[in-house]
Amino acid sequence: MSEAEKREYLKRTPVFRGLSDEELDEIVPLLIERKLRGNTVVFHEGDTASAFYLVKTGRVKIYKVSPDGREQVLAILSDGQIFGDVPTFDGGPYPATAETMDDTKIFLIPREDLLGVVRRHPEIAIKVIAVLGQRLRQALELVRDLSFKQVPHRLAGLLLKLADEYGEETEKGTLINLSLSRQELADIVGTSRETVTRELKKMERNQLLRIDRRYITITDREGLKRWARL
Amino acid sequence: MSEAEKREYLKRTPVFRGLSDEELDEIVPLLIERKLRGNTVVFHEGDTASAFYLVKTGRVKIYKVSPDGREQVLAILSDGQIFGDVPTFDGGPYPATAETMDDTKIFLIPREDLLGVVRRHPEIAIKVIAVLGQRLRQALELVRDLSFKQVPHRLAGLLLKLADEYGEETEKGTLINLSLSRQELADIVGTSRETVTRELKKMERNQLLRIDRRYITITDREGLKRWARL
DNA sequence: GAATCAGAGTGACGCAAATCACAGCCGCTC
DNA sequence: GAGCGGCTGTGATTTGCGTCACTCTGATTC
Repeated sequence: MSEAEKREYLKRTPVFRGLSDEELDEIVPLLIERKLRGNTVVFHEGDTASAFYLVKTGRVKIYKVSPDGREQVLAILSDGQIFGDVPTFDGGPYPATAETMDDTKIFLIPREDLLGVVRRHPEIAIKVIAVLGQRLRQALELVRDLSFKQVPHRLAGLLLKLADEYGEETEKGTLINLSLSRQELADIVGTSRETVTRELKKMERNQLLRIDRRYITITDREGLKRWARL
Repeated sequence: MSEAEKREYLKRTPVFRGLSDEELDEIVPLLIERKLRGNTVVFHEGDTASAFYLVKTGRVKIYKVSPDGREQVLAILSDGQIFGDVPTFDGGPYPATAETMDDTKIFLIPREDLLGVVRRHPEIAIKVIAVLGQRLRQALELVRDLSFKQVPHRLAGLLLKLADEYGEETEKGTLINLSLSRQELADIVGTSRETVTRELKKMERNQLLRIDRRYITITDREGLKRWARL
C-alpha cells in the first residue's frame, strides 16, 4: 500500500481525521501492516499494551471471556475503526480480548511511536478524549441494557442497530448484510445460542422479520422498535 | 474556603494533581462552591453538559434509571473525585444521573472555563485521558460482572471492594464504614432489595461476616473471596 | 452418493432471582 | 404513648432463561 493511500486511510480514521498533510506524513511511516486469517487473536485481555491498532479490512471483535468460556462481545469493528487505544494511552493492560472474525488487514503503531506523536501534537489528545468518551458512552449503554432489559428486547435492539449500520434496503425490507451465527448474536446480546433461535422465531411469527439462514430481513421496523421497547 | 485551601484541594484531585502552583492559581478562581442537601439531583442523564464537578465532602452517586424506576449505580464518589467529565470534554449529554447521598459540598467549573484551561495547558488532556481510561475499565468490569457473575458473587465482590475502600479494622474483622441501605446495595449490585437481605443472611450463616443493622463486619475475608469466586 | 461435521432447531427440565404480599421494627412527631 | 412512614425480614409464587439432550439441516470431503 502506497504512502499516499495510507494517508488517505488515516484521514478516514477518528483519531487522525482533520490533521494536516504534514502531520499525517509524520504518522504514515509508523504504520505497520499486518494480514491476519480469521479467528486470530490480536491480543488477550490482560496483556500489556504494546501497540495501537486500526482496522483496514475485515471485522475484529472485542470481547470479555468468562472463566467457563462464555463470551460477551463489547464491539465489532470494521474499516477505519481503532482498538487498543485505552491501554496505549494509560499504560495499563488491555481490558478485553481482540480477535479477527474473517481474513483481515490491520495496521498497528507501536505504543512508544504513537505516544511520541501525541507529545509532539497535543491536539491529537483532544481527539483521543472524544474517542474514549464515545467508548464510555457505549459501555454504559451496554450496562443499561444488561441491567434493565430482558433478552428479547436486547436482541431486537441489536437487530435494529445492525440494520442501521449494515442494512441494505430491499423490496422486502432491510436486509442485515452481516453474516453472524446464532452463537455470535448470543455473545453480543449476552444470552445463549438456543435463546437467540427461539426469540428470532418468535419475532418471525409476529411478522417483524424474515429469516433465511444467516440472513435476516426486517420487514416491520416500527414493530421491531416497539418489540425492543426502544 | 481560602484560595490556598482550594489549591491544596486541587492537588489531591486526579486531573489537577501534579500541576505547578502557578497553573493551579489559574484554576482556583474558576471553582464555584455549592452546598447541597442529601438526595439532591445534580444533573439528570441526558442533560446537556454545563459544568464539570468535584466532590468536596459527602457522597455522590452516579446511576442510570430504568423506565420503571429501577436504578443501576455506576459509581459512588467522595472526597476529591470528579464527575461530569466525559460530557464536559466531548460536548455530549451526561450519560447518567448524579445525585447526592448526604449533605454535600461540591465544586463546579463551568464547561467553557475548563475548556479554556485545557486549551492553555494541553498536558491536562493527558490526565483526562488517564481518568477516562480508568472509567472505561471500571465500566467494562461492571459489564463483565453483570454478564458472567450471579448475584451472590457480585454482592460478595462488592463487599470486598467496600472493605478495601471504606473498611476500618476492628478486633472482630473489617467494619465497612459506609452506611448503605439494602436498597442501595441492591442498586449497586443490580438486584432486588429482598435478594440482598437473603444473600447477606446466607453469608452471615456461613460465618463470613456479621450484620448489625447497616453495619457489616467482614470476619473471614478469604472465605468471602472464595464466595465471590474472585 | 455416503460419510462427516458444524451450525441450527426443539422440547423438557431446573433453577436463580424477581415479584408479591405481609409482618415486624425502629425512629419520628404530635 | 399512640400513630405514622421508612426501612427491613420472610415465605410463597412465578418466570425468564440457561442447560441438557437430541434431532435435523446443509455444506464439504472422500
